[in-house]
Amino acid sequence: MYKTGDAGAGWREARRQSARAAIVDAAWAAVREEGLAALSLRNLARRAGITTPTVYAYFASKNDIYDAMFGQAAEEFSAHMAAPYDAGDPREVLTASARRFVEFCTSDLPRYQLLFQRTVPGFEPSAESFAPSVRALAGTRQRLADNGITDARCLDVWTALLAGLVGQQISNDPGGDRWVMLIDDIVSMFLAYCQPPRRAPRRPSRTPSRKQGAQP
Amino acid sequence: MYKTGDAGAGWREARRQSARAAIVDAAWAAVREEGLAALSLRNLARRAGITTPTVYAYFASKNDIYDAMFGQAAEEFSAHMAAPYDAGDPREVLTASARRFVEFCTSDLPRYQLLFQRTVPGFEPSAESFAPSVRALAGTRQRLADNGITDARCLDVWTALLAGLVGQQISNDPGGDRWVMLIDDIVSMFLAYCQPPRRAPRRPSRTPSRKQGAQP
DNA sequence: GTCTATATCCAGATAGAC
DNA sequence: GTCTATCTGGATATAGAC
Repeated sequence: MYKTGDAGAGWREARRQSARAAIVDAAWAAVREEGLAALSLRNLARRAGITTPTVYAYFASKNDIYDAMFGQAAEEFSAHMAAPYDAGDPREVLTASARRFVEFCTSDLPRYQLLFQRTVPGFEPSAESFAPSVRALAGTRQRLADNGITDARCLDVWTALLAGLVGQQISNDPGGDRWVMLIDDIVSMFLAYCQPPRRAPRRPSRTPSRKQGAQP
Repeated sequence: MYKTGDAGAGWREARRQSARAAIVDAAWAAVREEGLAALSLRNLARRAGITTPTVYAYFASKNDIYDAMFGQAAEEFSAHMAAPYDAGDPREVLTASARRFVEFCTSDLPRYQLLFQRTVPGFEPSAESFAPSVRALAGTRQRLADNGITDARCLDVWTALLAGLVGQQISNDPGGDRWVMLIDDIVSMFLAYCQPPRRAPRRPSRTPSRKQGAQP
């Protein structure tokens, strides 16, 4: 998006990025008070201590601001999910990742709406801003694989489970933990159904031609 | 909301309700083309063949129109879910209800958003408009009870499952069936985890007070 | 009840001086 | 880059004639 080849004037570019960041911060503050779709450039500019036209010196349009917000949120999401898990057991890691996901979504409603619901009228994130989300999904895939689950359908079931958990929590018990406290149960339910049967220790047992057995 | 005691002028009230219905129909047509939050009274009036001020002869405000839409959608939802199930097996009924729910949600996006997401800025449905949804939830509770499931936590798991299914289907594969086709698996997974162990057949075992027939 | 006309407000975006 | 001033357009809602 921004030129990096202009070696001599790097500091200028840095200042510009800093100003952009300040505007995006003001935008987040605005949507947290007024709602995601209610973002107005006037309000945003007032919060940032500048005037409306100045915003256009840094962003081409309102949707361009949404895109910057989306990119930042996606980066946060990726980092939040990819941070080291201290648990060693793959199942505990999976459970912890579910907790992290729910915590991430419920802790910042406009961020959740921007990232996961498509509630802003004419806005579509650019591929660039979307990239971190793709990385995060790859992490999910890996954590499932670590539990012996590689079937694409099981991945879809898993994402549906988490999406539903978050959606219900936010819609029907905002600020509470009515669905959050179901995480352990839901992981158990999911693994009981999707995880290939454990091999009995010390017994090779050679279950043949389980097509599902392609898992590492 | 509307008076029914005025016996002599019932036809007048009927005409009024008919005119209201026409406006609400035009509103649905509008939101299906422009999006739920983008509903404008100008557009709505033009579609209904009237002018903007005339709308205010039938509705007190824009949110009043949303409320009428919500009430109608909730009525449709309740009727859709409560219609007779030809399957006799409680499990098949439960599965069919899940299909109906997903079909209802995915077949009309603005209706889904209005009913289940709270995406319209200042709008909250009135208790009156909300009532049919409560009835529908009672039906869900009954169908789960018919499968031996009465635990409140299991009900929450069930609603989360369906909500997630619908959400993922709409967000990530609109118009497709990537998550829809997981319904059978999800019911199996859910029942395997939440349903109490089956009693052996041919043993009367006297399960008392089956109340399945309560649905109209 | 329905219209024309209008009030009031706010939106996103731009022109041009400095 | 930042401002003042303004353009253009659309929103909800109301006044008042008929």
